[in-house]
Amino acid sequence: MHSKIIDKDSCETRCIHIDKVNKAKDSALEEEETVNLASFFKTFADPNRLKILMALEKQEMCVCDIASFLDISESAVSHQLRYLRNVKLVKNRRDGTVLYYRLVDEHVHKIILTGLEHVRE
Amino acid sequence: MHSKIIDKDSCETRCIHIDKVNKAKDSALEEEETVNLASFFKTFADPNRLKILMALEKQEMCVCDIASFLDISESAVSHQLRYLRNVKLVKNRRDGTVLYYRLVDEHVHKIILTGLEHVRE
DNA sequence: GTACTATATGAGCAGATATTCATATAGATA
DNA sequence: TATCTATATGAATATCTGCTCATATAGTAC
Repeated sequence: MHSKIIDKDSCETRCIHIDKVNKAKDSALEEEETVNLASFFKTFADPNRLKILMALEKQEMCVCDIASFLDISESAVSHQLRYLRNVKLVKNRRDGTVLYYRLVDEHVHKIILTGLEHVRE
Repeated sequence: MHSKIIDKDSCETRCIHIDKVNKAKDSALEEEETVNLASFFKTFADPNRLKILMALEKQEMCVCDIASFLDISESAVSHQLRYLRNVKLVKNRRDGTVLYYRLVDEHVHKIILTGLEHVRE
C-alpha cells in the first residue's frame, strides 16, 4: 500500500496513493467553477464588505450612510460597492443625487448564517 | 427626510439618514465576531485551499497525494495545511512518516454547498 | 550510530488587495 | 447658465498573501 508510484503525466511528482489522487481528480469540480466559488467566498472575506452586506440585509442604505456606519471614507465605500455590484450581490436605485443600495441575492443571508454557526462553535 | 444631519460623534462624517446608520449599528455584530467571520470565509477564498477541503470531504489524503492532485509543490501544500490546521478545519494522523489529513468540521460541507448554489445560479 | 523518506517551517519575493487622494460625473438648485 | 451635492473612478501606495527555495525535523531502515 505504501509502494512508491511515479505519476506518468508529470515525472516530477511523487505520489504515494495514486488511487486517492485519481478519486480526488474524478470528483473535483471544473477548474473554472472552483475559481468562481473561491472568488465568491472572497467577497465575504473582507470585514468591511461583510459589514456592508449584513447591514443591507436589514435595509437599503446610501453611500454616505454606509461610510458613517463603517467609519471609513465614502470613496472606500464606493470602491467596495463597485466590487459588490460587479459580482451582482447589490443593486442601487437613484433618488435625485442619492443612490440607495440594496441586496439582490437570496444566498447572502444563508451563507453568512452558516458561517456564523461555525464561528460561534 | 433628506435633511443633512451631522453625526455628533465624528464631526468629519456627513450622514443623511442617521436613523438608518443607528439601526445598522444596533443590529451589527461585535467587531471581533465580524473579523472572525470574514477570516473564516477567507479560508474558502483561495482555489487551492478550497480544492483541498473539497478533496478531504471524500477521503483522507497525505501531503504528497494532495500535491500530486493539485499539481503544486509539497511545500505549498504543507503551508496551506498548516493554515487549515490553525483554523481547526483539518487534523492529521501519523502512520510512519506519512501524515494523513482529514476534515474535522461539519460546517465545511454546508458552506461549500451553499456557495455552489449561488455560483451555479 | 548513518542514510533515507515525508513533512514542516522560516525567509524572501512577486502578485493581489484595500485604502487614500485627486479628479470626474450626474443630477439638483439657483 | 453656474454651482453645489452625492457618488464614481483611476492612480498610487502600503499591506497582505501564497508560493519558492533552502533548511530543519520526525520517523524508518539499515
